[in-house]
Amino acid sequence: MNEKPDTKSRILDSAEKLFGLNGFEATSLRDITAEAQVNLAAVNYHFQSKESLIDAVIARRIEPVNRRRFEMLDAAGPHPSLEQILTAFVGPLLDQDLSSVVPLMGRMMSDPTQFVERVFKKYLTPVSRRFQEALHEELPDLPRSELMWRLFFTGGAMAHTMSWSQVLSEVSGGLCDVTDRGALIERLVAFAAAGFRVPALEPAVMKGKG
Amino acid sequence: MNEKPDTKSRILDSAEKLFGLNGFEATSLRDITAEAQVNLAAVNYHFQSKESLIDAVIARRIEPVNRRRFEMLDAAGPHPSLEQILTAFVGPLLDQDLSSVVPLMGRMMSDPTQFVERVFKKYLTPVSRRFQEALHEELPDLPRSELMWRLFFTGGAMAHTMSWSQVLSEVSGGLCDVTDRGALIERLVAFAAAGFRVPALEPAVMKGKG
DNA sequence: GTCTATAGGTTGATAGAC
DNA sequence: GTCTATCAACCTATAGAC
Repeated sequence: MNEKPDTKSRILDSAEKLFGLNGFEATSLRDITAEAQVNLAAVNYHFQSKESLIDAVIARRIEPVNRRRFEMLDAAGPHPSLEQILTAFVGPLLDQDLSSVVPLMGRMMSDPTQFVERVFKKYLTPVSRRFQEALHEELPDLPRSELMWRLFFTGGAMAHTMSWSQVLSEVSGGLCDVTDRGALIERLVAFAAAGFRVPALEPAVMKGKG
Repeated sequence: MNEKPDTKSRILDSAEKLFGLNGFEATSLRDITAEAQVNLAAVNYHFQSKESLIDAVIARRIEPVNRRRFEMLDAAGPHPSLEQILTAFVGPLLDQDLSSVVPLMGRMMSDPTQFVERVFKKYLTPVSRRFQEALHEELPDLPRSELMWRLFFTGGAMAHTMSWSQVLSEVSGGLCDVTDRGALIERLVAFAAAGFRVPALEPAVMKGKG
């Protein structure tokens, strides 16, 4: 029963777990090789550097997520509802049973200065473009900047939930249960969809007393 | 005209800037003392350790923010509107002209495992409690867990915006302008308020096809 | 309070035997 | 492919002169 995967996979698994738990900078290669019960030099043999290892850890998880996003959006037909679009956007990321993937992705999305060049321009740009198009078709009256802001807010709520998933139950006094991922996705989609349906703000109107 | 503040303030200012720019772990004390044009040993004289310095940098900015949050909530009277409550929650954090404060706070909120013990239980618990009460009075039919989740989503959208503020204009192709903070706050409050007003999800009802 | 000098430890990466 | 041993660079923190 396949007790010992190969060294390369063991390194990826341990790195994913520790990066998600403690962050990328705070996790040393020695921490990783100790957890993986693998020799230190194996990291630089299979991957060239810590930076490349980080990229490999992220790529392994983000590629299937993006694939599922497009699949779900396609499966919703030519005129998907707002809820279907948003579910295709947040669902594949949040609906993962591998507990270490979610915090890892949260760490990644919360550190833009480190990843915007190496990761986001490669993996997130096509996703953002495609989902902006779908949203624009469903909400044609919403200005593009407003649409972009709201997609960003939605991504923020999602990223924050992923970053905090390990401690959320504790800090919420048990009110927030992260383990029921189906309910979580429905909650977030309902919240975001309502925000998207707000008519665009008109600056002149807002000047009245708050 | 007060060209050179004292060493202690210079360290705090430089630390705030570099922590926000590159993160806490990635910023060394040497980076900070070089930026501040101050001797390395001065850090351990004025603060005892890097960890204490981080706490001091955060405390200096979060305390006035929390004070303003309570002031704004009090100023809204005994029955504040949902928009007034949310503005009091997100406004004081986002409405800061010091450009380094916003990314710093974003970094802090995005690293729960590091700060949940040292920072959040001290500074965020009373805020969370007070705003939960206010929200519950305004939305008495919303279950507490649902309310907590939505407050969390709102905080996530806010934290994400702060973390990304330095690169958001670039990655959005110029669509998102972070400099107009008044408009940003209105946008986020409108988005979140709509999400809060969604009736509580009833699990049984959701089982129909999406 | 501010400096120099340095202790003491950890890091990422590599050379070379097997 | 996997190991041991090690390097050079960097880190935080401190002792002690001024």
